[in-house]
Amino acid sequence: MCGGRSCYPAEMSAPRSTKQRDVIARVLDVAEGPLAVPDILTRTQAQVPGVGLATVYRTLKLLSDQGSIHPVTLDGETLYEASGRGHHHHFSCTACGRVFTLHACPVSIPAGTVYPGGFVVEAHEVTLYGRCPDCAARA
Amino acid sequence: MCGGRSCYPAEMSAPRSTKQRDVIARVLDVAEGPLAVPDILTRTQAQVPGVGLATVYRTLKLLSDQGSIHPVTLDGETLYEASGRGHHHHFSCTACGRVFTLHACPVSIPAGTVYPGGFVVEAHEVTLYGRCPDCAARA
DNA sequence: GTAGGTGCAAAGTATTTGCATATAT
DNA sequence: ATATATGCAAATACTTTGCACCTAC
Repeated sequence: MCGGRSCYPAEMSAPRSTKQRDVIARVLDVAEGPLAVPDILTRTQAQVPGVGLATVYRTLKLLSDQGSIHPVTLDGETLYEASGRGHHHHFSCTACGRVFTLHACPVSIPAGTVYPGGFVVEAHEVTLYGRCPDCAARA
Repeated sequence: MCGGRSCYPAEMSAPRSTKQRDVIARVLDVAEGPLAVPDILTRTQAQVPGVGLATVYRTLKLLSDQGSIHPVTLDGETLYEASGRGHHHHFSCTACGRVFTLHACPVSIPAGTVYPGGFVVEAHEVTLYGRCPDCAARA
């Protein structure tokens, strides 16, 4: 129907699979939480020595457009994480600065809920701040 | 006790009161929600024609250090809002892009609550996404 | 073989800083 | 009078883009 091996909209071809892309995608897949760009670059370079920063940015944009990852902004820092991990939120440790993924959700707001003033809620995002297990134990 | 008109730590003097600072502080005080820097500049220029962008940034930093305002990062954009408005959250309209302050809080997490995994929660931040009253009415 | 991808370096944004002038105290 | 603040322009930091070479298909 579309001529190629998989169907992409007319005049558009499927992105090619390259070592750089595969590694960057996997780095995010196995990450313990959302990662910053320099961190992604470092982890990628461990497996693909010469990768350039531009490729990381280009790939992050590509993966974001595809929907397989998405950016999270936390305290002014832009982090990226793999999508499709289900509904979750983030915990930012005020002691060590690391960000963790939490699958517990402290909020229950069905889509369509109307807030005082007439705000129709479609989605929510929660960030918790405090001490991560390591830092809490160390305190 | 400290020699000056107000007490500041030794070797530090009180910031001076200037037209620029007063106006920038007031702009944030009367704002309907957190504002982006270009927006702050525009609103300030309406009252102090020649203000420079650098002064806006310097003043935002000063006010932040003083604690009278604080930055909020929302979808990669850095916004500033006056502090001391009590516990509140933000609503970001997915249609018009405006950000509003909401005083309703959908979360109840007493400080010290421990989340699964051992995360000790000290604070939380919530952002709701959806249609603002204007856009909901227009839909 | 060819379209698409990569690395490098140059170009854009956003924010910060240096310096001469202006201003609050 | 003098230290501090301002405005402009240069400097920084982060991200995007142009281009010649390389690689997946």
